[in-house]
Amino acid sequence: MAKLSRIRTQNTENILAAAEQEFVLHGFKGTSMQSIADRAGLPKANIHYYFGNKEGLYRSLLEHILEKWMKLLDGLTEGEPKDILEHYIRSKVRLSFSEPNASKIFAMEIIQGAPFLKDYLEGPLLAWVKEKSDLINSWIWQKKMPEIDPVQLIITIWANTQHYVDFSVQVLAITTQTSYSEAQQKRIEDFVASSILKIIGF
Amino acid sequence: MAKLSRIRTQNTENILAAAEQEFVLHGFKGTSMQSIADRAGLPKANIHYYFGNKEGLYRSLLEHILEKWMKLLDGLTEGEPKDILEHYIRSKVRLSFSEPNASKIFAMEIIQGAPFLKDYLEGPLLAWVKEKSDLINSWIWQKKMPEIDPVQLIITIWANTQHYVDFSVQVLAITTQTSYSEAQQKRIEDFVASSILKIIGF
DNA sequence: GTCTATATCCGGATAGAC
DNA sequence: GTCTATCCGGATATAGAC
Repeated sequence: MAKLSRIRTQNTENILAAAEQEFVLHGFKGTSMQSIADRAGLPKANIHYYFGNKEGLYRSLLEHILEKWMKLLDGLTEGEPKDILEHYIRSKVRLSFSEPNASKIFAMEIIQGAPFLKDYLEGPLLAWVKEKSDLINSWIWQKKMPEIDPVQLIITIWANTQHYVDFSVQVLAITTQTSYSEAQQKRIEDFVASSILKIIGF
Repeated sequence: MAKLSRIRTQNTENILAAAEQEFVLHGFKGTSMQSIADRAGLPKANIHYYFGNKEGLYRSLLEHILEKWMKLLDGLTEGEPKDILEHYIRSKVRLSFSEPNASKIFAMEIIQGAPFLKDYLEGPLLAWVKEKSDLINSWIWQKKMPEIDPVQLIITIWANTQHYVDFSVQVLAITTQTSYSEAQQKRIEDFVASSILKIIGF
């Protein structure tokens, strides 16, 4: 039982990894179960055995992605406003760079109208934004930071932290590069962090 | 002949409009010629008659979109740096709001690796970026504006001007709205423009 | 649990009548 | 130029042997 479930875990991980690659390249409808199976090195029927159908696989993948995202969203409460915000911004840039496919799949979902993630946006995400907005507003009242619309701030952080990864092909093209070096990633992280701190007025 | 070509123009316009809607919702592979035909109110065969095949239709649509984009890119040469940049930022926000589907299709193309637009990114767009970078650098040398990496600046402008439209579902969800009012669009335009001017240090 | 073979359907494309 | 009917490859999904 323990061994079987380890095989099961291993297989589902492999399938999810393969699915991530394919869904990024071709979108939900454009991706075939066969191509995922080929990439995972398994017969197509096995994927149906594990995930039922294509939608089930895709939903599992999205949940997998959201888990990583939400974990990051939690860890920002302690310390001075400036430090907390800067830490959040830098963490977000680093997470995007370490999980580019996850970031892109999420982005495509949203752009296409969030057919599978509407509930998430209007539920957990909205709740998180409200909570953090209250926190930021309390900092403003306490004169711990300049006045700014908290929701606008959050949107700005998301826009700037995700852009380099989601639109990497465009960014790399206009900087005549083929991939982001470690140094380049650090430079982007610094630029994004300092830009947003300037917007806030720190 | 004149009348026939008017019908032809009318039909191609209808088809492109219908295609834009469908490609936004389902991506290139996920969109069926049948769904486009249904939306345009024509038999499927007519679309093949006008555009040859699915790729031809999609490429025509992309060209259609790029034309609008490039026109905007041209008009920024006259005046003071601050005014020129602010005008560009505001125009870009407005264009995005007026052509949300075009913006989203372009975004999805890039996120998926620009399979159809690689040449555009590495050709005309790169050339434009180089030209504008030189211009911005000359302003900096002349002490007409603070020091900043011109390419980083351009990337920042694109990230912030497009985000509200491309990720509209997310933005609207966390602001508990269903669509952007005129007033809201103006407010976003102001916020984005002032944010970027702050980053530059004007 | 795993894989082969297959049923069923849908999409792109075209032939050919009008 | 327009539309109906059709071909055919490919996709999802499953039945059933192992």
